[in-house]
Amino acid sequence: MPYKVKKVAEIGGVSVRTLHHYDQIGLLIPESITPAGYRLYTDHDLEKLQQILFLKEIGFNLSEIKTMLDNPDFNRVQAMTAHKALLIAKKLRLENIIKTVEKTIESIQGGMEMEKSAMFDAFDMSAIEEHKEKYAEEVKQKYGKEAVEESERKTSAYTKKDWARIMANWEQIYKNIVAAMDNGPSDPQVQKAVGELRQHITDHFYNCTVDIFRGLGNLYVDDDRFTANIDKHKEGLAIFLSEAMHVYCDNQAK
Amino acid sequence: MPYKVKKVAEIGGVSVRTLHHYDQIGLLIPESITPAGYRLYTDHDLEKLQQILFLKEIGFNLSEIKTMLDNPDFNRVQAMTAHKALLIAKKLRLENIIKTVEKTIESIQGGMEMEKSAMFDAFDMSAIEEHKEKYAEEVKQKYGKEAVEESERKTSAYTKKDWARIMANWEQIYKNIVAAMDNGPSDPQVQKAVGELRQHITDHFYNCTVDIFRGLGNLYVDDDRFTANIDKHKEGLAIFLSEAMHVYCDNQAK
DNA sequence: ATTGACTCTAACGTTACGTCATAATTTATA
DNA sequence: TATAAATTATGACGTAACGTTAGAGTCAAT
Repeated sequence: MPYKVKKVAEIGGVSVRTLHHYDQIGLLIPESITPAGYRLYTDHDLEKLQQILFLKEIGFNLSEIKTMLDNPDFNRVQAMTAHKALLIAKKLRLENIIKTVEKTIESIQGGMEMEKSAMFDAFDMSAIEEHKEKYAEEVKQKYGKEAVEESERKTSAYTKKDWARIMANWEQIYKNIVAAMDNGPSDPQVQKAVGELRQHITDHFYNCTVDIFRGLGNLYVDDDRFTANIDKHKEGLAIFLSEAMHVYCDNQAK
Repeated sequence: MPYKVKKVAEIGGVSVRTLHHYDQIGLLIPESITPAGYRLYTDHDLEKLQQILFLKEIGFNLSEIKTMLDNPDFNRVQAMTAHKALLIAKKLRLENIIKTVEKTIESIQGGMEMEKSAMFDAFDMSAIEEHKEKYAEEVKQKYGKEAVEESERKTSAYTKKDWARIMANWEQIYKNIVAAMDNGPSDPQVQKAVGELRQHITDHFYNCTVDIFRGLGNLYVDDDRFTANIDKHKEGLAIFLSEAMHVYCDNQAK
């Protein structure tokens, strides 16, 4: 009762490609091959696969695993002990990094309080709960559920992917504005994009009222950091955008 | 006072290749280029490099760093918070793995006691302190000194590299024996290699007395795991080696 | 003008597979 | 049984962040 790749892949919870790879590097060579070249695995091969997956799970790389499985002489206790030392070192390093990140967060927040505008704070009062479940799902798959449950209790935020998407949207809005820039700040296309910008901010950060939006428009020309960033998309965009935002806000006020 | 690559590399503690790479992916583009194509960095570039290295240190990848530095709008607090959650998840996963490794060590040791031979135990009573400093040095470079000092207190063992070397030596000895196999177990070349085998074990594992060595020879044919492993080098090597070891021990006893 | 130190680009190597693309084979259906 | 559908095979490129040659041009000093 030999198994073919797909069966083995299902049982082991790995991909067929993985089995091909393990065959290629000589880590798990099927006990026989059909005339047509199909790989046939035995129960013994399955057991070996389990061992491989276990060792991989606890952090050994494939060549280390190969060495261990190829040499029964190999001293597993020593290998495990050495490996454990590495893991502990990694863990301690992570702990230090976490502390650093915490300090960094504090210093950014501290710095922001010293900054001039409440606008910056607004960025941080954003609704971070929204995508929480999605985020949790991702991390759970990567690091196991206990890890996530624990970390859920300690912190929460957007996924990095969420962030990438949000920033990409933002970029797109800017591009749309640049595309219609020659038509002037009052141009319908420009005004539409400006409306989208406000909506984008409302969707992802905080309730962007007309007043706040107007203030943001001022910031785009008053704060060098904003100006420099926006002008990267197009020279003079910051000023143009600021004007367009004022036009927009005036229209909304009516 | 512009700096050329080497200078920047020295100041930043990175390689020239790294700077080339950062230039390539648009992460750190030197402010100017000479007619000959030489990269010229300013003090401002140096500052940016420091930021990059900091963010890298705390675990962001280069594309994330690029996004953060390209967008002053980017909400660093949220990014850091999201990142922190990841780090915590990783840490917890590591802690679980460490526990698993500990359990595995115990179960191996427990299992060994139930095994038939004290010979296996001997493999574990080896002198593990020997290469400690070298090992510590490596890990220290990778994970920082505090981490190592902590882990030093908790465990110690051979480096993985040490292990690879030791196993490679072992393989070589086997090969030498296989090469002279046709001359019979008493052949001087074979006997020389057998002596090296004993020395190798003494050097790296435990004081391999003649009696123990003789017992090991028996094990090579009595224990299937050993037999199968040794025969992988050459069909019949286990039996041959066992005989050769007996010849060797008889000669030593004289 | 030559040497040595420095610089450049180009391109392969690393880890553990994912992801096509193309072709052959086996199994299931009509 | 002929054809379709499922499965399998072998390449070969892509990923992250550079390390490492390799071959060639540039700059400063002798």
